[in-house]
Amino acid sequence: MPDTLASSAKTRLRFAPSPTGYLHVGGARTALFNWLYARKFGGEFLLRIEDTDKARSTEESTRAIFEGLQWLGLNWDDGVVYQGANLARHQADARKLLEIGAAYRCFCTAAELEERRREAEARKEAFKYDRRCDRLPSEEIERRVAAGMPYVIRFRVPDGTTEWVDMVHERIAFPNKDIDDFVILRSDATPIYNLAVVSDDIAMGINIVMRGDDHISNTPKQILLYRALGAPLPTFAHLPMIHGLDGKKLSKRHGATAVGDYQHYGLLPGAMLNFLALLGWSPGGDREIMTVPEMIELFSVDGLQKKAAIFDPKKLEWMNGQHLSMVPLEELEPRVTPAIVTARLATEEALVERRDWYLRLLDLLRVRSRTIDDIVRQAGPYFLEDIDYDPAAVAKNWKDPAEAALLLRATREALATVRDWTTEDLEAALRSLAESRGVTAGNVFQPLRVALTGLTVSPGIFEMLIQMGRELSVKRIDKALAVLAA
RNA sequence: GGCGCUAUCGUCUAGGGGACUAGGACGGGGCCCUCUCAAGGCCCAAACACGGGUUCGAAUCCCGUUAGCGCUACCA
Repeated sequence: MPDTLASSAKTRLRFAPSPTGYLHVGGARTALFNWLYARKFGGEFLLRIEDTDKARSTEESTRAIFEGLQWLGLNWDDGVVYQGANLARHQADARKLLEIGAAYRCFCTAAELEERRREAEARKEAFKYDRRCDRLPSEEIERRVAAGMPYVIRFRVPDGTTEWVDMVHERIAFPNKDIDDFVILRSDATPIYNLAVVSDDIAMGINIVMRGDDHISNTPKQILLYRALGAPLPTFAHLPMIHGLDGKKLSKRHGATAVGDYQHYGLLPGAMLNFLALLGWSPGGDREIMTVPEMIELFSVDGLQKKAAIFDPKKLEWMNGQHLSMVPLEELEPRVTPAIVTARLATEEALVERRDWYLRLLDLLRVRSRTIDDIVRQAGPYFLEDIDYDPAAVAKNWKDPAEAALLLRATREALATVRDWTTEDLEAALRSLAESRGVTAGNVFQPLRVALTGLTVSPGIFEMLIQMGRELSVKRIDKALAVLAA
C-alpha cells in the first residue's frame, strides 16, 4: 500500500524567505504557522534562504532573518539551505524537462516580448506567449543553438485544468489555458523562481507547503512542474495576508513592519507570537491569551482563516501588557535588564547584587506597563540619586509650597515613629497623620508621591516606601523640603 | 483588462441550517474599586456587503452582483 508508505513519511515543512530585507511580520507569521504545525504534529521545520536574486539579496538581510527567528524562538531543524547553492540541480531539472519534451527552447528576446506585450495591451487583449518557438523545426533549433543564439527554456503548459485541495481553501482550480508557457531557465542559465522552489522542495522532501496566499497563482505552475518531474505532490496550505490599518498590504508606510522593530520597542517574543497567531488563526471559542506551549497544544488547521487580517498595533500593545504581567519574573528579568543597563539606571552587577529587591520592583512596575520600555521609564526614581520634578506634578500636588512643606515635615516625623517598615505600620502611621490633621489620606499621599518620585503616577504609596527603603525615602523628603524652601 | 482569492461590530474573531434578541477580545464611552496611574470588575454603543435561490427554517448551503486584495516578468 503506497499510501501507508507516504503517510509514514515524516512531515516536513519549510519557511523560505528571500533575504532582501528584514524579517517582516507577515513572514514571521508564515514561519510561525509552519513551526506550530511541525511542533504540534511531530514534523520538521526547515529554513531555506532564497537568495537566487543576487542583485537584491544581502548577507545583512540573511542575518536579520536569523536574528528575528531566534528572538521569536522559532528554531529550525537541520542546517539552513541556501537556494543559490543548488544551481546545478536547478539546471539539471530544466534540462531534464527539455529532454523529456515537457519544455522547449525559446529564442524570443526580452525586448521582443516586451514589444508584443505592449501591442497586446494596446489592443486591450491579455498577452499570452504564442508558442512560436515551440513550432520551430528541429533543424532550425539545432542551427540556432549551434550558432550560439541565446535562449530561455519554457515549460509547455498542457491542456486541461490544474486543481488541488488546499488545506485552508479546499478546492482551487485553474484552467490551464489561462496559464502562460512560463520560463523556467533564463538565457544566462539561472533558474526562475517556480523551478527553483519546486526543485528544492522535492530535494528537501517537503510534503507540506504552507505559505502566503499571494502564491496561489504560482501553485498550478508548480504542480505542473512536480508532475513533469515525476515527483509526488506536497499538500498546499495558503495563508491569508496581513494588511495595514488602511486595508492595503503591509508595507513600510504602515510604520514598524520588521520583527526587529518590535523587539527594540520592548515587546516580549511570546506576546508577539500570540498576537501573530491570532492574525489568521483562532483556537475557537473565546481563547486569546496563550503561551507558546499552549499555542502548540491548541493549533489546528481548522482554525486557519481565509481572510486577510489587519495588523492592529493597539491590540498588540495590550497583549504585550498581558504577557508582561503573566510571565514568571525570572523570565521577565533577562528581557528587562539589558534595557535598564542601556538606560544607565544600574549596572548588571548591581542588579545581581540585590536581585530580590530588583524582582520585586519589576513586579511593581509591570502591572502598569505595556512594553519593556514602559517599565524602564518608570524605574528611574528607584535607581537614580537625584530625581526630576515633573512641573505638572508640582503644580498639582505642591500647589501651595508652604502648605506642602508643612505636610511633608509632618509626614517625615510620622515616618520616623514607624518601627517596622511594613505596609501595615506605614499605613497606620500615615492614615492617622491625615486624620489628626483633618485631611484626606490622598492629601497626604499625593505630595509625598511627588517628593518620592517627582511624578503624579506611581505604584501604591506604601509599596513604594518599602521598595525605596527608609533611608532613601527620608532623603527624598528632605530633598523635597529643600526644593520647596527655595 | 484577464485569472484567482476573500467578504460577521472600526479592528481581531466565535459561529459550520433551528440553541442568535449574533458571543468574546482590542479600541471608544460610562460606572465601580481606589492614595495617583495602571490592573481588575460591571455596563453601553457597534456587524452577518447586496440580490436571488435551496429549505418548514439561513450568518451558516448554492448562484449572481458589488467591493477589497493578490497574481498577471528572462522578481521572489
